[in-house]
Amino acid sequence: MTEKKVRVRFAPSPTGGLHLGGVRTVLYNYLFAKQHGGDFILRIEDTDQSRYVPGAEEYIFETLKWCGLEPDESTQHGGSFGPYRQSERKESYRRYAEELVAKGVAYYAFDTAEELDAMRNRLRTAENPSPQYDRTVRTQMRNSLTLSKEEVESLLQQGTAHVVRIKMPEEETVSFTDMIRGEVSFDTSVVDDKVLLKADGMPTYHLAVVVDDFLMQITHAFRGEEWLPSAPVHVLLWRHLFGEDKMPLWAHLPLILGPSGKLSKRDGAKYGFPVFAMNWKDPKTGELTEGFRERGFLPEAFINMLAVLGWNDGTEQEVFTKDELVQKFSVERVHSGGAKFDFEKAKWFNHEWIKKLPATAYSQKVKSIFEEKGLAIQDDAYLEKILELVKDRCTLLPDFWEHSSFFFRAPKTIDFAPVMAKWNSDKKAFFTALGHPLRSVSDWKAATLEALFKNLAEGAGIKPGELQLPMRLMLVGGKFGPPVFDIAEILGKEETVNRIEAALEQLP
RNA sequence: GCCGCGUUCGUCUAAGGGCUAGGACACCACCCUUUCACGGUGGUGAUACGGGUUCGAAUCCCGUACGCGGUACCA
Repeated sequence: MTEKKVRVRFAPSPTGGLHLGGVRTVLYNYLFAKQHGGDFILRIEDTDQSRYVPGAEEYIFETLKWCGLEPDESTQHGGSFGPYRQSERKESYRRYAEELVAKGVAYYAFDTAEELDAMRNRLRTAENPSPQYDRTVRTQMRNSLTLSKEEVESLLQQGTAHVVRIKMPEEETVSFTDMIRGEVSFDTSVVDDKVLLKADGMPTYHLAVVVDDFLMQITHAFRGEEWLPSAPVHVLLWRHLFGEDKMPLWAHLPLILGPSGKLSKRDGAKYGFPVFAMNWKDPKTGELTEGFRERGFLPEAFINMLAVLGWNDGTEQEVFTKDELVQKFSVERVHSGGAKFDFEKAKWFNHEWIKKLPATAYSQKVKSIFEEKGLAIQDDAYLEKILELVKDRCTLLPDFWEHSSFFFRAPKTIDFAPVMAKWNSDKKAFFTALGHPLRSVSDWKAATLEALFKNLAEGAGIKPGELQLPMRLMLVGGKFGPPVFDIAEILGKEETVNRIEAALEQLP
């Protein structure tokens, strides 16, 4: 049995940032391709020139790079099925549109935008709020179905602006098998005559996706559920152009929902969570949409979270590496219902990955966060040792600041409130006297310090526990952080003693 | 309106004729820790509704409701 090599594609239009759903589509494409030893292609769908946004294409590539989901073929990676940007393939679509007209399954339409508006206004009723250009309406419009052959010839000769529309069959059931939903059917009488080729000579998505998937030999096509209603158009185009048997296997992915409906940028701003993979600044409006990367997510956690939003491997495992996902992913196990995005769970995944990965995996990112806050890090090894010690307490990368900046700078202000109620002269005396024995410790290790501290406390007749919290406050400034003697060990003898002495001056 | 796709704890989901409906996030309690976490134990909490089919239904069929998507010379 000879299997065709698996080839999948992700085909975004460069109109802005890439959101969760987009990245998940990329992920599933990637996982499927890699699992089958196939190729993952990135094709830029920029057939609507009016919506083109500068920078969006670069943004997409940077996102894929950050996520570790790099294409095998694209405008940037090359490949032998180019060009990978549809605007550069413009010339190749016209002949397919003409072929469809010649076969009688598509036609020229000369209606202007005004005429279409007029038609919709005329037909719009409460019962039918969105009149379609369908089998009934097409008999009343200016197209090659209603005009005489001579008139059409003449209009074409004069270069009259026109589009090519598909002629949907009167009454026919078009069905296909979706990898996730099984058999899906549509009655062609309720699907409109979609435009295939626009007046500017560019194809619409409908024509372009079919032609390019054929030319690029795509075997499996993943896309969002919002495309399901236009699937019959695509099936028909495949049938007339290349044969339905050549059509890729479709998988319509469930949508990722926000708190109210389809997830949007607005939801992010409103509820305070990122929606895009990385920060995106709209070049026209200047509006900034926050990204998961800048919020402090690890790419490992980001794709893990996305992978299990609508998919599971049938076991109770939830944390997966990319390699495990490549191995275990299966389209059949993708849930068919939409999934509401839960930011709390997303944070949990990040926390898991921060704990799981060695600090070296993200120390450079933390370092730049620190540097932005004005703290220069000289010693990477020292930084990593600290990150390793506090990582259990950090959910997002910026949390490391709160949990470890005190290792680098003595606290500016100390909140003594938690100990003031029980503070007394005996305790003050204990700490005042503590400097000397500490200075003479030769083996500056947490365990040694703890033993010494407890001995001294007992000698002074005070419970060690009563003294640990004040000690912590003096060293870190608040009620948080790793075990206090671990902190002292890392801080070193000089700094530890200095902080105790400085703090004592603020206490009665 | 019409068409399509959906519907199990608040959220993500498991269980595809036989179960005390399982797990995870979140939440609560307790343990560990004289900080905060991590970790551990336990708890609250779901099959939208109505009909069938069947000895038996979350699971199959029909209907209703609800949700989402589509209904552009946008993708």
